[in-house]
Amino acid sequence: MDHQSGHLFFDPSACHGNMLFLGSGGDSVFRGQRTMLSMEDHSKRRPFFSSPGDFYDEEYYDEQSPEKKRRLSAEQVHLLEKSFETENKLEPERKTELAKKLGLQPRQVAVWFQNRRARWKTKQLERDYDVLKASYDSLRSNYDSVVKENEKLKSEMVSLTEKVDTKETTTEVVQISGENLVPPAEAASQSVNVKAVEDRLSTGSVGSAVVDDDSPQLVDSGDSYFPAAMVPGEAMQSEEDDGSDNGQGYYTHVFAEQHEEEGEALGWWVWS
DNA sequence: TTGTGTTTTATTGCCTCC
DNA sequence: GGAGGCAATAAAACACAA
Repeated sequence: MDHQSGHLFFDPSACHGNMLFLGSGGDSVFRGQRTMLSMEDHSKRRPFFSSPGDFYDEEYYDEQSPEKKRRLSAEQVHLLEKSFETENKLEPERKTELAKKLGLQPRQVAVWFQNRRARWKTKQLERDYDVLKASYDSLRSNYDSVVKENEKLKSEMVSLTEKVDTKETTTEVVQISGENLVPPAEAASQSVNVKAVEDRLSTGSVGSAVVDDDSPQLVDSGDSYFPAAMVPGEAMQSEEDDGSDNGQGYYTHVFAEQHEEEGEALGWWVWS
């Protein structure tokens, strides 16, 4: 038994089709192909599987017992893979042609394609999962940054408020003592500004905030607090100009791009 | 060598399409 | 109703650690 090569039958000239035994019962087993083998063919063809009573070439099989599954040779798999890359569905003509070329039964070629499609689908699911996970991780990381930034701003606000309160007390003391170092109007203005920012931060309201020109510039193209570099929806926003996407656009976009690339690479994939 | 996990080949049954 | 696709599954072949 040749386990390494394990591919005793790949010799198109010597084995035109090699499966007489395709199992029994079932509505999809033969699908008309069994009838393709005439009695005449049986006498010429090397069986791939051979049921106990069937003819098979002892020389060909050596000591290999019949009814054993055998793997396709590297060359056969290579050709099948190439064909699969071109087109993952198999039209009858191509199936027949491939089968001839490889010295296999058309049914074997069809089965190989079917299994290959299943494998591809599994891989694709894994890839999709990876893409989704990467997106999630990225969004999560952005979110964490924003939460941190928010905390930082809040604590800055607290210290600023404390400073202002101290200043107001000092001003009052100075006014009382007759030395007006800060004009009352300006002092009032500072107080209002700080309070406004405080309100804004604590309530999350963005519409009416009045922030000093010197304050950290936040991206506020409408209603977002995200600094430009960390706006998670930057990619999403661009494609939902009409705002009708309900946040699904990003993933659709990511997948569309990914599948487009893969579709191009493989030349046949149709994302449904 | 052997036990075990993974991959590949093949079957079965159901579904859809023409 | 037949042909072909797919999901689930069986089983042989293979890989590999102990």
